[in-house]
Amino acid sequence: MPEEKLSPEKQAEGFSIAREKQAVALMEDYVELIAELTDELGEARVADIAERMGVAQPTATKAIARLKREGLATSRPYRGVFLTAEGAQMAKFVYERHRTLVGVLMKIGVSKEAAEIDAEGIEHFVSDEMLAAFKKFLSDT
Amino acid sequence: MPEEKLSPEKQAEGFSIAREKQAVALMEDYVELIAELTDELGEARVADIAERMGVAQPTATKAIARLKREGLATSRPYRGVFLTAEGAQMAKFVYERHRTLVGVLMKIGVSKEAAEIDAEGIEHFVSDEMLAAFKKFLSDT
DNA sequence: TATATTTTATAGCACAGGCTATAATAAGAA
DNA sequence: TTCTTATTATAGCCTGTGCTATAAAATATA
Repeated sequence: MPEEKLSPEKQAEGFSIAREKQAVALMEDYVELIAELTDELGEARVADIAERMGVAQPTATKAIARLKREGLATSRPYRGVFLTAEGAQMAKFVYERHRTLVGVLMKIGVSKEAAEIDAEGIEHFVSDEMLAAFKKFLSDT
Repeated sequence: MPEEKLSPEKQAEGFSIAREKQAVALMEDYVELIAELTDELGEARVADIAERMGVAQPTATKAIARLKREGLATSRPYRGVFLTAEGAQMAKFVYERHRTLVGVLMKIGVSKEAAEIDAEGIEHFVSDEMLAAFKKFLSDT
């Protein structure tokens, strides 16, 4: 049963979509992490963000600048980072999507540890339809 | 049932892994596409590669240069692009991983069309363990 | 309060992937 | 064979993400 081929345009569009999603993937990771740190420690500091992202501190500072530019976070010099309403909403969505993915992966037989890491990688590329199907799969089983 | 938190190091490692995988993701896409074109048309030409990737021709040329640099493909000026043994092996692996993913997604309730696009996005971030679990899920069901 | 330490910001560099414009070559037509 | 057309290569630019080294500000300590 060979899958029928997509048209060149469709195929190109798929790659384009994937590229665009990559652009927001990092922002989602930072937003999610800021929410996490705020929750755990009461505030999200640049140093902690950098440590948990596994990047150098200036890299985190630069990413935060971009978050601010895009209206997802705020911060004043030498103070912690805070999510805007929009950023918080994104964090909530990302968190729930992550939990859904981990749930399905574990149900399929992936260990919790691997599921967490895999979900981290793939979560940014999940379509609404796939997410809906995964939620249904979780609640139906 | 709150998931226990990963240590900062583990979490950072997860992000690092995701970043590294992103670096090979594009190469995988190109390799897969070259195999596809060779199969369909007998050869993979730069113009066709660019069209199907949805990028400008010089972008494809540059990507191909990188494939050559990494020993995945060969080409002579103004001729088609060919995979090396290593490149062909990668193409085969990527193809099978893609089919596995699409199979599982469809089994979970995602439409074929969405499954193809979603698989394209997430396939590069799938761990060996997740892939093995997906294969088992497919054959057990 | 003055000084030391920690934290954040800035400067400057590299690489990858995207683009447009243009040159060079190959392939097809006159 | 010569000329036109299609294809590929090259040049040069922008943006994003990463880095190290260093400056500046805030915090902690003497």
